[in-house]
Amino acid sequence: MKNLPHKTIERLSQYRRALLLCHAKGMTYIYSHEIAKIQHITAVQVRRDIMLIGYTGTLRKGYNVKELIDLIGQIIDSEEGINVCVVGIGNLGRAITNYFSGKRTKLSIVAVFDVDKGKVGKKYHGIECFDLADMTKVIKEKKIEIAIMTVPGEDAPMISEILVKAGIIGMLNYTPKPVNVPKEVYLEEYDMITSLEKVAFFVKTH
Amino acid sequence: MKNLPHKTIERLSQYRRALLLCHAKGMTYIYSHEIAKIQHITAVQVRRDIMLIGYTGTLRKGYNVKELIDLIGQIIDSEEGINVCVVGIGNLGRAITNYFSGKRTKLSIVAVFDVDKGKVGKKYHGIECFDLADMTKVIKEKKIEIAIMTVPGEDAPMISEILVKAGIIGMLNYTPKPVNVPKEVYLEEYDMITSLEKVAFFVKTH
DNA sequence: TTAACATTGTGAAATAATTAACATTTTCCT
DNA sequence: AGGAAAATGTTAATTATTTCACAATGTTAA
Repeated sequence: MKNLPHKTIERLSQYRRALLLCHAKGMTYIYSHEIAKIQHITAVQVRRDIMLIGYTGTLRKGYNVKELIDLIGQIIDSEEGINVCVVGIGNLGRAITNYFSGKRTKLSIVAVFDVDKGKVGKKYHGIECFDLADMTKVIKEKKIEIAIMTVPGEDAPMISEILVKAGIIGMLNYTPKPVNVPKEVYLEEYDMITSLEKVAFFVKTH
Repeated sequence: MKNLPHKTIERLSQYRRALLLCHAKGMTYIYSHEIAKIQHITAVQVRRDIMLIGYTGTLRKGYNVKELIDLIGQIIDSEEGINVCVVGIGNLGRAITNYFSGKRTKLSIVAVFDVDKGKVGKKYHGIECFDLADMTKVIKEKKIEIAIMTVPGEDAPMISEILVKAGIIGMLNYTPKPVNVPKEVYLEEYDMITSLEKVAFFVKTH
């Protein structure tokens, strides 16, 4: 199940979330066009994605919600679970920590870091805040593999370097500043200003 | 300058941000491979994007930083500026409002909304918080065209409906719940959990 | 002056992602 | 029983995006 397209992976994650809601509501089967409607994409795309992961629905009944949830889990989750940290516990860091608290996912935020001594030692949604200076040590102790950076842009390059040296293998960069990491580290960057400017552009051109 | 690819628009926004930093540092010319390095993409891609907007660099000197900044502005900004609102002033809403305060952009956040009466009337980074119940009125009065949704997922569909009726033409949905809007409204959705799950997946498969 | 080099600009090729088209199968209705 | 309708699964076509390859042309150095 190696060569799934990036876009398919993103959609699978979204399908699962939608399916979990459906499951909670007691639905047992769902049609491709129903999933498509929720995600505002086409039913063909849904079927193709599901085909790629090797699942087969029932003709005229659709897909078994529970089975599909479990299969997507097998594909995208890692069996043992992965430990994650949030670096920078400002508004965005708190929003993310919040988002994850109480989620049934294989991804656990197990530490947050900040330079602000006033924050160190406090808990954020049940997760302890450590001093940025101890980051390397804590990452190793807690076997953290993924870092989410929510620090001010100007600090991003320096912090990303520390994270890489500490052994992080995946990074999600929410600062407005692109960072460089060695190719063994998987990096995903997202910048809100870009998204907003994009919306503004496409609004303008209808 | 209509048919620019979506991806090109995103990159232009990012180039501009990088260029503004370079300009602030006093650089007057920049090579395609320097821009590429910052964004960790290829130099060809940079040149092609710049080609698409019709700008021409100087051989052996590269691109004039100031001219390129201005041209990108002409392409992606709208001349008059666009008013934006943030709906839901929790951690994420505050992070975004914060991000934008004091930026030189043509996009201005001119109102934030929340249901919480304790927040209504207060200012967030200089922007007044209005009652969600008055949203339609305020959007019309302040000629707001784009909305950023940072409310809890379960409220998203209802609020998006109100926004559309109030005349919003662009929407950025940061809730984990996909919403449906008529096709005249440009919608961009982003979900942090999906991004993190994607990182986790690609970390696993090296 | 001339050769080597570095850089842009771009058509063409390659790759990635989406959509169309349709065969197949089950269910439902008459 | 038989035909119409509604789904899935999948190949092929299309569209979007990226990369390759290289011509053109200033610049530098010998």
